[in-house]
Amino acid sequence: LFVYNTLLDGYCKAGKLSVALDVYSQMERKGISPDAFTCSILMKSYCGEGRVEEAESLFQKINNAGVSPNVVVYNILIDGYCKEGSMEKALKFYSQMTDDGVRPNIITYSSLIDGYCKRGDMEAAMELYSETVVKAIEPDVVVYTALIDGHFKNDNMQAALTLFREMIEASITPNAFTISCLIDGLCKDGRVNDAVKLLGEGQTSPALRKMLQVDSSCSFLNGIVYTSLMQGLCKDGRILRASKLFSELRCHGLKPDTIMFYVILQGHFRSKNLPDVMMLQADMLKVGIMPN
RNA sequence: ACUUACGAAGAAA
Repeated sequence: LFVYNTLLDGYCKAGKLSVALDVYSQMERKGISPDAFTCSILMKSYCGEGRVEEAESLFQKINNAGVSPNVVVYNILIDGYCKEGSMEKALKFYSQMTDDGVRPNIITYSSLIDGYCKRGDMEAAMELYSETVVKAIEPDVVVYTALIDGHFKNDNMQAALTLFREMIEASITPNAFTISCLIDGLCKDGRVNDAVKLLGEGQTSPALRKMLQVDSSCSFLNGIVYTSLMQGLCKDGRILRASKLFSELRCHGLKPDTIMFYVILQGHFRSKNLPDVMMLQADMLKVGIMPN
C-alpha cells in the first residue's frame, strides 16, 4: 500500500492523473484496499484539474468502503471548493468534519480564509481569523499572508498594514510570500517608492531585518517581487528604472520569464519606445522564451 | 536533515 501510494503521488504530481487512476484500479483488482493517503492523493489531483465533484465522489466512495476521512482528506475537499469559489459547499464539509469529530486545523482555516479573500468577502475572512484565535488555533504566516493579500486586493491598504504589524507583534516571521504580497500591494496602490524603500532597507539594514525577524539568508528579491516593482514603475511612467531592474535580474541569480518580458514590453509600448520593443523581442528569443 | 497526502504571492486572457 505504501509503495502504491508513493507511486500514485508521483504520477499525480507529474500531472498524469489518468495513469494514476489506472494504477489505482490495478490496486483494487489486486485486493489492496486504499487508505486515507490514497484518497487524499487522488482527490488533490482531481481538484488540481478543477474536477472537484469527482474528488467528492471518490471521498464518498472511500468513505462508504469504511475508510474514515481524516483532517487532510477534509482539507483537500474544502480547499478544492474554496478555490472554485463555492464557499457554501466548503462550509458544508467544514461542519461535517466537526460533526465527525475531526478537528479543523490551521490549514482548514487558511483554505477557508483564502477562499473568502479571493471572493472579496474580507468580513467573513476576518471573522474566521478571529475564530482561530478563540479556538486557540494559532494563525500562522500563511494565514496572515492570505489576509494581507486579500486586504490589498480589496483596496484596504490600511487593514493590510495593520495585520502586517500584528503579525510581527505576534512573533510570526514574514517570508518571501508575505513580502511579495506587501510589495505588490504597495505598487498597485501607487506607492512604488515605499515598496522600493522597504526592500532596499530590508536588504541592507540589519535593524529592519531584525524588526522583520528575518535572517540574512532570507532573500526577498525573488522574481515575483521584481515583477511587481517593474510593473509599478512602468505604470508610473518610469520605464527607464524598470528596464534597469530588468537588466540587473541576472546579477541576483534570477532569470527573466515570460511575465517579466510582458510587463517590460507593455511599459515600452506605453512610452511608445518602438525600437526598444524590437530589441526586447530579439532578447527574448535569445534567452529561449517563446512569446505566448 | 528531508523523505506516501492538505493551505498563501507577480502579467495577460
